[in-house]
Amino acid sequence: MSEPTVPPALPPEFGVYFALLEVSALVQRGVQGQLREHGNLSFVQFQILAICGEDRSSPRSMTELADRLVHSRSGLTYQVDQLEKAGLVTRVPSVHDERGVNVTLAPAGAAVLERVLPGHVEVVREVLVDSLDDADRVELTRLLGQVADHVRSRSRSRSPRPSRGATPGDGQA
Amino acid sequence: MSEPTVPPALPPEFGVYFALLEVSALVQRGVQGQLREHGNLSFVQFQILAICGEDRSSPRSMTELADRLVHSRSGLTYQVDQLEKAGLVTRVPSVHDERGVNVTLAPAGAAVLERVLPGHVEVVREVLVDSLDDADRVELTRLLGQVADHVRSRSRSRSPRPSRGATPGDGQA
DNA sequence: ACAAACTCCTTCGAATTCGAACTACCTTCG
DNA sequence: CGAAGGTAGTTCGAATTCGAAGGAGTTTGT
Repeated sequence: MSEPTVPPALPPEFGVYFALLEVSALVQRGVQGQLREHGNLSFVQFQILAICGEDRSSPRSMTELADRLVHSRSGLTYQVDQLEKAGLVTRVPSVHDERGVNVTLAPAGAAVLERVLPGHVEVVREVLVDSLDDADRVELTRLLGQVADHVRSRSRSRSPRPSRGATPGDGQA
Repeated sequence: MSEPTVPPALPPEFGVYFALLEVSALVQRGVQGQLREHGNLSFVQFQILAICGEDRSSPRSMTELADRLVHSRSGLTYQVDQLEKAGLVTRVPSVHDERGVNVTLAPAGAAVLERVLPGHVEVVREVLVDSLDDADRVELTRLLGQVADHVRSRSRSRSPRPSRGATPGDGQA
C-alpha cells in the first residue's frame, strides 16, 4: 500500500503567511477588550471613528471607509447605522454626487474617541510596538507597506465567487 | 475659540499597526475567493483541515485548534460541526481525557485539501510571497515571530470584558 | 475521600458579516 | 436627447462569530 495520503505540505517559505495571520489576530484580540471596556466600541466602530477623526474637515464616503477597512459595503452600512443611532457620527448627503453619503464625526463621537484613544494607544504599544526596537519596527513597517502596495495593485480583474452556504467540500474539481 | 477638538492623533510609530491590520485583511480576502471557488471552504474551515493534515497521526484537540486559529471555542465547535456534517473531519473522544475531543481528517477531507492546496499556494504566493525578495521575506517572518512571542507571553492575566450589545460609546469614563 | 477550583467542549441568544439583488444617480456614446 | 453601463448605498436572508452559561470530567488541597 502507498503512504496514507502524503501530506500536501505547504512550501517552507509560507511561514510568513501563518505568522502574519496569527500576529494580526492576536493584536486585534488584544485591542478589542480595551475598546469594549472603555468605549463600548467594536474594533470596526473604533476604526470608523478614528478615520473620521483624522481630519474632521474632509468627510469620508462610505466607499472610502469600506476600502480602507477592507470591509464589505453592507457591513459598513450596518456599523455606520449603529454609530449614527448612538449619535457618534452623522451621515451627510454628498453635494457633488447625489448618490454619495459622507460620514462625519459628531461631537459625541469625538468625545468617545478622545476617551478611548489613550488606552488604545497604550495597549497597542504594549502588544505591538514594544515587541520591537526602533529599527525593527521601521523595518516591519516598510515590509508590510511593500506587501500592501503589491496586493492593492494586483486587485483588479477577479472572477466572481460562488456564494456561501453549500456543503463544505463541494467545490469544482 | 479653541481648535475644533484637536485630533487625538496616534503617535507616528503606530504606522506598523495599521499596516499590519491592512495587509492581513488584504491577504485573507485574496485567499478567500480561491478557497470558496475550488473547495467551497471558508477560510477557517480550510485552516482546520490544513492543521489536521499537517500530521494525520497526531490528532488535534478542539482547544489546540482554537488557540492556533485565534478563534473562540464556540466558533470552532460550529465550524467543526459543519466539517463533520460534510464528512471532511471526524470527532474522536479523547482516550486520556474523557472531556476532550480530537479532530482528525477524514479521507474526504484529505481529498478536498489536496484539491484546494495547489491553488491556495498559488494565491498566497502571488499575493504575499512574491511581494518580497528572499531576504525581505525571511526578515518579515523573523519580525512577526518576535511580535507573536511577545504577545503570547503577555496574554496571561486579563480581566473579563463586558459583553457586546450595549449602545456604542457607553463605556466607562 | 471529598469539595473547591479548574478545564474541555457544547448550547444558546444576540451581534455582526457577507453577497446578491435593488434603487437611484451619474457618465458615455450613439 | 435617450438608452446602456457604471457607481454609491441600502436592504435582505443566510452564515458565522462571540461570550455567557451549563454539563462533565479532572486536579488539587486538606
